[in-house]
Amino acid sequence: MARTQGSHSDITGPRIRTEALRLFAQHGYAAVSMRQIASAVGVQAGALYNYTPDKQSLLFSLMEGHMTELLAAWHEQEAAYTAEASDPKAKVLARLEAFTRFHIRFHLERPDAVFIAYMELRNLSEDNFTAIESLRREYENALQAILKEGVRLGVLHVPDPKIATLAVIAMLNGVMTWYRSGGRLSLEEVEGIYWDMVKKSMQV
Amino acid sequence: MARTQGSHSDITGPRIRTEALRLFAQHGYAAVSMRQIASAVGVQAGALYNYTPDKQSLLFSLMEGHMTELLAAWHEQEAAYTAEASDPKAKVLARLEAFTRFHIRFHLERPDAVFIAYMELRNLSEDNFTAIESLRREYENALQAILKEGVRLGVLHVPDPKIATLAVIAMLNGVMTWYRSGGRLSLEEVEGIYWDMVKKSMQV
DNA sequence: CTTTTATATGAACATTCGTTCAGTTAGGCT
DNA sequence: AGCCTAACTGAACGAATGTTCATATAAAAG
Repeated sequence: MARTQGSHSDITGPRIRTEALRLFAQHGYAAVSMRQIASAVGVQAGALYNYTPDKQSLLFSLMEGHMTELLAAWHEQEAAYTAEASDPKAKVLARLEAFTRFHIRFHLERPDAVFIAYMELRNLSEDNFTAIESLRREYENALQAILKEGVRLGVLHVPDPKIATLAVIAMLNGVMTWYRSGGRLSLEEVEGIYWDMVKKSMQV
Repeated sequence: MARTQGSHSDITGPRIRTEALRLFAQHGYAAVSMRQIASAVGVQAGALYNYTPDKQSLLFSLMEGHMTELLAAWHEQEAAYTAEASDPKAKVLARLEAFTRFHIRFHLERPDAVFIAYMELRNLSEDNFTAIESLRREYENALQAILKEGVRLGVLHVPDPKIATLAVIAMLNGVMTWYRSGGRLSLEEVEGIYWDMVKKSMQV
């Protein structure tokens, strides 16, 4: 009754997600066929439908999973900074730095998922699009809240918090277009360079 | 012999490009069929092949046209700033501001072309990809040259010019994800907000 | 008017697509 | 041993894909 041990492989489900993620990121959702995914997994196309009702649901599930992970990881990260009480002005700057470094680190660890999450929005059905958009907005609001508190405390100069939020995220996302691990710069250095720019762009 | 006046419409060629651009931007290259493009133009699919050898060439032509326009427009814009001789330190800042405002303005005027130009790179054949990449690098070098001169003159603080170039362009590109003409902010205000952030992010 | 030529049609082509499903396989349970 | 059930195959489905081409059309050229 309960799945104690899979009959054949026991890991086909996860592997489908892994291979689909890779192929969607590489060639785009519309350009990848179910047969390509099945072949990468080492299975026939029909077998995929034991794990997903259809192709669209597979895409949505990957995107939703990524966004959920992102939010969970940030909330965990942020908790550490809000726990320790200290000077509010220093704390909001520390939170902004934490967000900057977290965003870069998290996204560089999952280039394929990130690529898909903002590249394949237009291939989602209307309902699925709304759901993902909502998760994205939740993440943006996390940064925007930091900026607004920084303005309130007088430690940040931000003419328009909404625009600044989007500008910062766009800038940080840019790191994915060029960073390759093992390259000229270490992850730590990259984080530092971007944090320097973010910090200064909002200096009072 | 020479095409004096088109037999039927005389504007089918341009209209194919217009509609293909719109559809590619909206649904993605792979998700748009030649029949959809033809239908949008008001013609049968076979007629498209009087204007393009195949679908791939149509995509490449659109991207190449966009990048060429971009470079030509910037070089014309920059010429105005290099002509008038004045204080070099003030001039390099003026050039940076000009680039920032130009980039925002130019890109907001062609959202579809911009979208395609960096979204459909993976759908280009190898040769076509190389060609577009080269044009893109040429544009990036224009900004990088400004930053390097700014560093040389001591008016800009840029730890890594290559990264800063990509970071600025990524940030400016972000404007396209949210700006809608007729919205809360005018184009002039948007330019100002972004220029403020760019300038400060590189302050000495 | 006749000929030429650019332009468009619409049917046809070989493939490929997402998806379904009856049948096979093989391990777990009683 | 015999049954059960989840996993997978392999063939099949109708629909859609990019592209070709013989044919029709109508305006321009002579």
